[in-house]
Amino acid sequence: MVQLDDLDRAILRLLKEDARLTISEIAERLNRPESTIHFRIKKLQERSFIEKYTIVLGEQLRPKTLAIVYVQAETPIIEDFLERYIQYLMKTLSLLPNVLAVARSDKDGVVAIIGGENGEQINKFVEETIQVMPTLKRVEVFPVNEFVKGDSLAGFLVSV
Amino acid sequence: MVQLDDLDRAILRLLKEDARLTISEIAERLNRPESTIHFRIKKLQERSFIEKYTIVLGEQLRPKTLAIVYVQAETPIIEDFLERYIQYLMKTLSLLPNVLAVARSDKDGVVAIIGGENGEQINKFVEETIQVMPTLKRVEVFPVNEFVKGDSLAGFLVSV
DNA sequence: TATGAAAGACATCATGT
DNA sequence: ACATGATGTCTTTCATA
Repeated sequence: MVQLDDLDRAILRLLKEDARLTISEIAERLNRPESTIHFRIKKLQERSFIEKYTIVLGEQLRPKTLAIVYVQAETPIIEDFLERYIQYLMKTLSLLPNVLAVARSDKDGVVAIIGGENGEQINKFVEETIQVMPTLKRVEVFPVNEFVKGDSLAGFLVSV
Repeated sequence: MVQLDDLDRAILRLLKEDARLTISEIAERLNRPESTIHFRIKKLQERSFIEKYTIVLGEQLRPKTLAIVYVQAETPIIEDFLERYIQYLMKTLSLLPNVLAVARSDKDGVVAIIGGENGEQINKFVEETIQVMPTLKRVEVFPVNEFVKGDSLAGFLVSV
């Protein structure tokens, strides 16, 4: 169950930058034989250190604005109800194409990353889709403007 | 300035699922000649609809827990100070490897996605790294537990 | 822009050090 | 872990429609 050495890490870093690098190019940059690189990548895939190869979509295909939304439900008398309510809320959100990510936050909360044309559209979406739900204790919307790190997050999450 | 047709979209969807699909495989699945697929992909790249090819790292390499942190600064007398303070805060956070993403949130706020071994470690990080900063009006931490959509976000953002 | 065919580049695998 | 070579597959280019 041991981990990665420097060569593995170097390969992963290169592939992260550009997953279309050929084995020969990687071999050249890292001064190793192609067969070694080939072998390492095969192992990295087998051991699921590389989960998948994918593309990041360009700005034209991404929502222009993002927001992070936190929703907290009232804690009801019957605990089981809370569980089912949260599950329903998450499921509902996850089916919407402008909802890029949805996750649970503790027992009684949900966080989501929402995309839209602009801040107003997102606010409207939150008002019309989320605020209308019953028994919510708290709904917070944090606009996401310029990224300093992790830009391209939207290009990774958005669907076509 | 118009955009993608159905074929383009179909190609993008396939590549998003698995960017290592060969042109021949894509051609076969979509019942088009290889040269057409090749041509389309070339165009998609040239026009930056495909921004990059990358890998998603597996669970073993991802932080086990995530949290979303929102930080709001006090609005000072001198506006220019706020600007520089926010910039400094974002820059500082973005240099830390357990900070997966950082973005501005309106004039006076910052949102970040933080990774850690567990919730306590993240809380400790927030207390020791963020709460200690001066002139903060508000700091909120939202734990991120199970994803319903957009899982693999961490595997995309994390660095090796 | 779409296609078919041909040339060249590449990954893959087996074998041996 | 590394080298080499054989094989089949894939990409890329180009001529044509």
